[in-house]
Amino acid sequence: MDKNENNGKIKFIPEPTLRRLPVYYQYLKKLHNEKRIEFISATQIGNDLNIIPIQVKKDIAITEITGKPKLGYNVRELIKRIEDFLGWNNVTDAFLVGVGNLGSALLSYNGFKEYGLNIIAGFDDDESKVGKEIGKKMVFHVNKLPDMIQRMGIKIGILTVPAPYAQEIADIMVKAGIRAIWNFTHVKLNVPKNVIIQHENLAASLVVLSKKLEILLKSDE
Amino acid sequence: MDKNENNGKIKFIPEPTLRRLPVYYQYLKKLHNEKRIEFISATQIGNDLNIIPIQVKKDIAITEITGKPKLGYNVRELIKRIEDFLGWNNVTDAFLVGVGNLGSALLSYNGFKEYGLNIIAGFDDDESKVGKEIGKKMVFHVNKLPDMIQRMGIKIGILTVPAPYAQEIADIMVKAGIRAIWNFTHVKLNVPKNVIIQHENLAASLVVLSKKLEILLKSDE
DNA sequence: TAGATTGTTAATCGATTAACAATC
DNA sequence: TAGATTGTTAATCGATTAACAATC
Repeated sequence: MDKNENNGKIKFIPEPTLRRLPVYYQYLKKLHNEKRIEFISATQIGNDLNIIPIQVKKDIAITEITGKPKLGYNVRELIKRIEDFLGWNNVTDAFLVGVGNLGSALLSYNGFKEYGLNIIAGFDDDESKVGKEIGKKMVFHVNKLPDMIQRMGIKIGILTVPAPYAQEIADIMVKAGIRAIWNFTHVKLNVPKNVIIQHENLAASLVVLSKKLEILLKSDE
Repeated sequence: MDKNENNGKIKFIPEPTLRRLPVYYQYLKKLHNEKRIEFISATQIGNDLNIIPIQVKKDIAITEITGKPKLGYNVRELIKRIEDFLGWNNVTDAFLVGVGNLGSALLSYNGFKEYGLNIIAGFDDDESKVGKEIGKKMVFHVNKLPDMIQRMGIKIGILTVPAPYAQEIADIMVKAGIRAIWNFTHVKLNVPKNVIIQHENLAASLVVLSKKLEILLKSDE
C-alpha cells in the first residue's frame, strides 16, 4: 500500500502544509549540496526559514518520517520523503497554450521537472511561432491541440493565452480530456466539476503586497 | 479620517478576504461593462463565482458599503468602494530587475496599472537589452539601479533575475530604499524585518494542483 | 403583505500554537 | 546524567459558515 493512502483513500492534507513542503524541500536541497550536513532539526529549519519550529514539525510529520530526538531528521531521507509524498519521482506531462512572453518563460524554465511536471510542448495560433523550438520544446499550431491531448493522454494544461481566448481554449482542453488547468490569465474559467482549475492570480498577490506595504509605511511615521 | 482607519491605525484585514476582493472586482467590472446591471446581490455574485454568498457578504462588508435589502449592492458604487479600499486610485511606481522572458512578460503587461502598480522601468546587466524598450518601458543597466531607486523614491521592486543573482539584487534594492519586493525567483531572500517579501512560489501552486489532480484521478476509478 | 436580501451576532471548523511525556 | 528534540495530544485562534432580526 502506498504511503499516503488508507484503503486506497488519500489522506487529506491542509493546503498551507502542501504549499510549505516545497519550501522545506528547496531549503534542504541547498543544505545538502552546500554543507553536507547529515541531520537537521525542526528548530533549525524554522530558524532559517522564519517558520515556528512546531509548525515545521507538524508539516514534516505528514511524510511519516521518523526523526531522532536530540538530532533531528536525516537530511537525505527527509528530501526523499518529501519527493515521495509529493509524487515528484514520476513526472507528469503537460501542454502549454499561448507562447507569448509568459508562455515562453514557462516553456524555457526547466525547473518544473524537479517538481514532477514536464511541459512537453507549446501551442499557439501565430504561424511565425509554429514549428520553432522554445527551451527545447516544439511549438505546434493550436489546431493540433485536441488531437494531441487525446492521443498522448495529457491531463494537465497550462493556459497563458490573452484573456479573450482563455475560455475558448479551456473548453477545447476539457473536451479533449484535460483534467487540470493551470490558469495564468485573469479570466474566471467555467469548467465541469471534474476539472481542476489552479488560478495563478497575480492581482491577488499584488493586493496583499500593497496592503502590507501600506501598513509598513504607515508604521514608519 | 480615511475609510479604513481608526485613529490612524489600519484595520486588520484577513488575507483570504484581501485575495478575493480583486476577484469580485474583475467580475463586477465585466458585469458593468457587458450587461449594465445596476444592482447585484451577494447571492448572485456567489453563484457566478462559486463562492458561498455569506462569504461574499462578509468580504464586501469590509468596504463598508451599504446594500439595499431585496436588491443588493449598487454595482457602480461597489466597484468604486473596492478601488478605494485597495488604494487603486493612486498608483504606486515600481522597478523590475531581470528582463528575461518572465521579466518581459511583466513589463509588457499593462494590466497592473489597474491594480495600482506602475512598473516604470526594467533593469538588466545584458548590454544587448540595455537602452531598448519593452512594453514602452525603458531598460537600464542594473548598475543604475541604486541611484535611480534613491532619486525617485521607489518603494516596490520586482525581482525576475536568475536564482544566483536574487539575493545580491535584493540587497542592492534594500540598501537603496526599497521596502517591498515581489519575488518571482525560487530563492528564499534574507532581508531586514522592515522590508516585505511577497514570494510568488510556482512550485507551491504546482504542488497543490498535482495533489488535487491525484485525488481527482483516483476518484475516477 | 410576502419574500428576498442585508447586516450582524453566534456557532462551527480547521489550522496554528502550546504543552509535555518519551527518547536518544 | 542533563538537555535538546521528537511525537502526540490538547488549547487557542481566526476564518468560515450558520442563524436570524431588520428592512425594502
